[in-house]
Amino acid sequence: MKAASLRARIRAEMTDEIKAVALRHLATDGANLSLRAVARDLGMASSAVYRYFASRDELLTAIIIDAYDHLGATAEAVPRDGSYPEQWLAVCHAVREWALANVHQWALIYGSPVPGYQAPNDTISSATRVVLTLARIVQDAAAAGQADAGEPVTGPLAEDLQAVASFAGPAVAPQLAGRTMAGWLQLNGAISAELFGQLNNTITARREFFEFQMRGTASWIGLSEVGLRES
Amino acid sequence: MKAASLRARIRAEMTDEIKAVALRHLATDGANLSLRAVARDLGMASSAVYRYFASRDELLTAIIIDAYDHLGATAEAVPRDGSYPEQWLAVCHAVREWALANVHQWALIYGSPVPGYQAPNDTISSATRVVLTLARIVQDAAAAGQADAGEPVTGPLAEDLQAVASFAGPAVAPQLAGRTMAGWLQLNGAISAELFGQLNNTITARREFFEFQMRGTASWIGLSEVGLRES
DNA sequence: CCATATCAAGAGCACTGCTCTTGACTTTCG
DNA sequence: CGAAAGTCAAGAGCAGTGCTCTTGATATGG
Repeated sequence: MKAASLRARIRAEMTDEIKAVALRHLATDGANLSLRAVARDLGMASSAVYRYFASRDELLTAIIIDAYDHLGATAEAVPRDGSYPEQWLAVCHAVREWALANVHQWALIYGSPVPGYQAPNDTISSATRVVLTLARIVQDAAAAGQADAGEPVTGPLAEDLQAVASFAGPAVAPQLAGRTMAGWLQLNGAISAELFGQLNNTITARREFFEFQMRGTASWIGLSEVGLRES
Repeated sequence: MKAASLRARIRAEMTDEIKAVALRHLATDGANLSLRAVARDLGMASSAVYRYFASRDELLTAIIIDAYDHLGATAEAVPRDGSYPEQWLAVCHAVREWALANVHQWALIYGSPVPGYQAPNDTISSATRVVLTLARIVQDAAAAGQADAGEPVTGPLAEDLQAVASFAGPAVAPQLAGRTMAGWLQLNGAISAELFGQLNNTITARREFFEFQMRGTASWIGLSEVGLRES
């Protein structure tokens, strides 16, 4: 057992090392990651890397899952102090700062999908951690009667939002789930726009503009400014 | 003159043909466009293509500019009927439908930037056509006293928004310019999210959800529901 | 008419992802 | 303990890529 786990441990270390070097390459060279280049950096033959990742896409998938989890953990670690809009803003800023610090990983998970890549099911649980963090705030606010998302929705969208609401929690009405989901997309869009150069030559006060947007989102969702004490 | 313009015309035709084939390849193979494959499809040597585009990036740049102009023209061609929120929604839907019909071109201009690519100045005039179309609606609404964007902004962001407002028109206050800009980013984010798979396994009524979002955006900008006659 | 500019084609370089084979090493089991 | 089986690293090799350079053909303009 010990011996077997030893080899497994070496393998795990090697896998992590490859991912680490790949991340470094990703940070400098951008999205076109070269498997041969990381192998060269590791001092081994390119064919040896294929024992750990069956293809370049598989390496990218591993990095993507790590990025989802890293970002998700960052969002979940935000302390929940102050009013609900303040909590919302705190998570938004945490997500933005993670994105600013990990531009290429953000581009990998939320930018244009890489051509041949198909997201395996392993990613979806990691991918939903941020939006679930946001949903938890809205759920608590709604349970406290401090989230008002306006008129109910009708039509075919109502069913979709009903399903989404069931994930968010019992206090979340479909229209509130819809606005929460849309709010997450607005957060996502605001960050992507900033990162992908949409604000160049236009907005210099990036953080202020981002907060300007997210305040609007929070008020649209209907989060009210009443404070909250923890315990 | 005739002879010279003949060769110039042939060159222009050849350039267009290369772009057309490249667009076809882009639609099928995705973002990793192969110059050699395009040359093969055209029945000529790959080196010959370099007489028309100095590099693959230059070909991509040409396609990007065309995409910006195509999308911009689509947005500008939307008839301006009905109330201001209706006009806003009409442009939003037109942009979305263009994006759905030209996924890869949308990804090229609004997705993660391609690694070595730097946007030349030629693109910025074409790139701003959509947001200027939106700004024109807001400007007209504001001039008619039918756009209320809430409290003025303060701090360093105010200067940025003042400059943005000067592009939008005299009736647009800085905070209104900010919300218009943010509204454009929300439109952009909503479309990118739909196209890039963020809505998979969640929202099936895509068009309805999009309209749900853009109605929220329009109301946040403060566009009022009063109708408008075009004389 | 002839010098000049433009063009298409091919060879070639360095790089990529990926496969296959070979040889060394480790684990497992009879 | 020793042989069989599994795991691993390395190298060669294939097909593809962007891009450069050279060569020869063609068209343009003085």
